[in-house]
Amino acid sequence: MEQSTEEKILEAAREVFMTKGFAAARMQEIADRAGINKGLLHYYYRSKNKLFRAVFDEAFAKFSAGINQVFEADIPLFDKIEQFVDRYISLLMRNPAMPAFVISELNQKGEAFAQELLSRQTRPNPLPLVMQVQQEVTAGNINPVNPVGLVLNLLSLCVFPFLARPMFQGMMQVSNEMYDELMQQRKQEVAEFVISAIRKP
Amino acid sequence: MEQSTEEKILEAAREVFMTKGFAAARMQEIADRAGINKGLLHYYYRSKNKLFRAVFDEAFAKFSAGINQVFEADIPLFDKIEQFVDRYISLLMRNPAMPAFVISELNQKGEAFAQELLSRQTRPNPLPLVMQVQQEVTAGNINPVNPVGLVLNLLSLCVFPFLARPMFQGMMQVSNEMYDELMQQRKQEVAEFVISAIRKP
DNA sequence: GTCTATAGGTAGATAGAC
DNA sequence: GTCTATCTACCTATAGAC
Repeated sequence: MEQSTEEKILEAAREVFMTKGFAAARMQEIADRAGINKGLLHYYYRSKNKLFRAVFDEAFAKFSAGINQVFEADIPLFDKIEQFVDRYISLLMRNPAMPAFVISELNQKGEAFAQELLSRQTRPNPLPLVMQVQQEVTAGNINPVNPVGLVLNLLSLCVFPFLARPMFQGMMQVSNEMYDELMQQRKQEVAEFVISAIRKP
Repeated sequence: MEQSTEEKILEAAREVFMTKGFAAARMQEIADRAGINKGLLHYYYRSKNKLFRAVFDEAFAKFSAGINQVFEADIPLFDKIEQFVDRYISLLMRNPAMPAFVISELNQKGEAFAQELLSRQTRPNPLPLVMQVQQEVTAGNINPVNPVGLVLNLLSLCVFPFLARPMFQGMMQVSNEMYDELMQQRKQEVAEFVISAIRKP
């Protein structure tokens, strides 16, 4: 299969930027991985910054779309929680380096960068889920919880294990294969955990 | 109060390394913040790497000590969960940039770095808590849960909000003061959340 | 201990041949 | 479009005066 030069560059840039971060990434390494030279990088993407933005914006859009897809579905709350956990952890298992990448850069690039990203059309929007939780609480169907807090809990439980992977793997002496298996298990465990926390006795 | 040059350097280095990360940090900026010149930095800490390690190791030790202090306490499980959440979120509120710093560098520096850190005397050791959970499960005092998973959940719920702060604040349109207030509330909410998830009906 | 000046190396970006 | 060669800027680290 034929892969265009532009696509080869993007793929190489994804690997390097995601593992090293913007500041530590080297244009030379990206060129090497793509099997071309530095000059050509600048021919397609005029600067390191432009190339970075191409990679980052793509990752951020993927990240956002994955969230919203489930957040906006019109299904009962417990089903939505199950679906969200299952699909989001699956997405993260296919892109394990993405969360650390997005979080690191957002923390380092400062507020203006975050502000600009979140003023886009494709951005994470948890509001539908927050409102659904609010309704269930006032209807008395689930335990009284802070709806925003619950959404934050849900995200925490799904994403954090991928952020803390090196730390946690070292702490618990877990191999790579075992970690993947653990994440697979978590799909069910996390959903059960959250639901049993808010289900009325 | 008199602050030694060495301490001025460390304080400046903490700020710069924690907000920018190792690769983007500049020795010039650290010198400026400390009110000295670059040459003096190298007089006290021979290289950028050495200075970085001084800052990172300190943060990592603080991070670890905060965890272990509660993990090892000899008190009932529910009390331990409450204490852990309260004290750990308090620690993080005093050092909000620490988690992103530690996580980012651990992800970027590669496995060898993580391995070296976790072979130290002062390192996070959740095993006592894991075993305590295991005992409560087999004794039938709480719902059957994966003990390692539960500890991971606990850490996730405490730490993630500090990692995702820029993202979450933007998503939810939350001001700085409101975010602090939200974290304050979470101390209680998270403990309640976890306990009601594992408490027998 | 603290400073200034500079060496030495590297990275992003450009110029120009093919 | 793709390459080689080079420019320019910056950054870490060192040398040496005070």
